Amino acid sequence: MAAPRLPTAQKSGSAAKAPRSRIQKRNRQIILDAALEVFSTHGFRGATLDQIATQAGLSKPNVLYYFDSKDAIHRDLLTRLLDTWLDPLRMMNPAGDPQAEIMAYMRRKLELSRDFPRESRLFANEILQGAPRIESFIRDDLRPLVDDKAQLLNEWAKAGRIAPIDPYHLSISIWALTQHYADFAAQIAMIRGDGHDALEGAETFLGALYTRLLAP
Amino acid sequence: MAAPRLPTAQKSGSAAKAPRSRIQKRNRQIILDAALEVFSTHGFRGATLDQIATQAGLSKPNVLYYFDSKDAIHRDLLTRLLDTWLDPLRMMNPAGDPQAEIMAYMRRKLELSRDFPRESRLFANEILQGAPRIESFIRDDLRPLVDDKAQLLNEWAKAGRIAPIDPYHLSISIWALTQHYADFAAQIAMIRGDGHDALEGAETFLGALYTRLLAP
DNA sequence: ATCAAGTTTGACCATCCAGTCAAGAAGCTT
DNA sequence: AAGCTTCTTGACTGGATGGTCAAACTTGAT
Repeated sequence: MAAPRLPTAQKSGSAAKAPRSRIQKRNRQIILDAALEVFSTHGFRGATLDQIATQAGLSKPNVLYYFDSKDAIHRDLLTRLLDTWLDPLRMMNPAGDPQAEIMAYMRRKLELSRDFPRESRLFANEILQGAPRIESFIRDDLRPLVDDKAQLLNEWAKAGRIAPIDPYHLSISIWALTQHYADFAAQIAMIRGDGHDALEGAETFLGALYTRLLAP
Repeated sequence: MAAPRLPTAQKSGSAAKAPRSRIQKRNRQIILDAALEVFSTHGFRGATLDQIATQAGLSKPNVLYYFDSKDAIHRDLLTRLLDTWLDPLRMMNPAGDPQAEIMAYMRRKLELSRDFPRESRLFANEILQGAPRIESFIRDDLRPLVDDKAQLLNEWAKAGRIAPIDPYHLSISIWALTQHYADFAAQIAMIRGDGHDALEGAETFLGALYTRLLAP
């Protein structure tokens, strides 16, 4: 029940109301939590303010007292999410050991899937819809970062420190595999039996997979 | 523009209206095509009959002349999809060469992502929502098939013909990687530059990945 | 050409939904 | 306790949405 929470990521530029009182802080958090639950399973259009209000244990007008609109709640959630989503890739260290760095990146992404599955599904929903709200994030933030790390991977490959593989597909494969455990958790749970955790054995498997793939 | 179409998959049990006239056949197909487009990007609740009607170039009442309800259209699409979705796994041949069979399975899944990306996103949307409409399919059809093939993979591993890996995670990895190219196409396109096809180089990469993973 | 069956649609309805508002309840400060 | 601010909500509105219906239009067989 006690889901971990993303850091608040107070963006200086955005017009976020700073929570003044204790009640403000508490209720805004409750609403974001409820909204995350609803948006991540039904998508933006499929979610209703009534659902969010009910989930939050508040009345609908009360929800709109804390946020200007349904859209504002959604934007807030996305803003917090996106920053966190880049961290694992940012942390990849050019000076480190190539294989260890890539494995650590994979492991950090898997941790995000484990700890923030709802955020992962929120992101997935957004991309499925054609990424209309986060296009600028992908072009302006994610892409340059990926390009940068792709260059790094190419250098590592050229130096013979990892196998010569397409760095973009390598990144994509890590996103695909780690996200899948969160986004398709419902399917995995039904197939592996309800007693099992979807992520059981995932790290071992992915460890073996990338060890074999990266070996020069 | 000429998107390939799934086989009609006339389920004997379901209460599907058999198209009588040429017009019936044509318009039902147009509607399904339009609905696939809309449902796959917005999800069930996010899609509207007006959107579907506009996309189909028909009036809303006319759409409802061919299908009983929004739900009926959605059910019809899912039914056609699910049957096709199992085929690649069904085709895995116990008598064949293990590595070749698994590679062929991966390649067939990748072809589905290439040829039916909208169907892939429809499926993804369904799972994201917790798979409420296809739970019985997963439990009664997919799961037994996966269990069966998992046993086969275990036998192959025990015989030393492939590396000893968890067969469930192997299957999950193939689903994750192939689906991702369809479901996250928007993101991939933005990162790889709009000139590139999302699937460019995917087969080569996945070929290398599974060759290295499976080698005994 | 005629007629019955199949097809199409404008007008309509009930419900849902995001968002408003004014008035009341609860906190906070003195 | 008074008085001010913050919080909460019942009642409401305008527009969207799934679905209906009867009347009109096509189509095809004779």
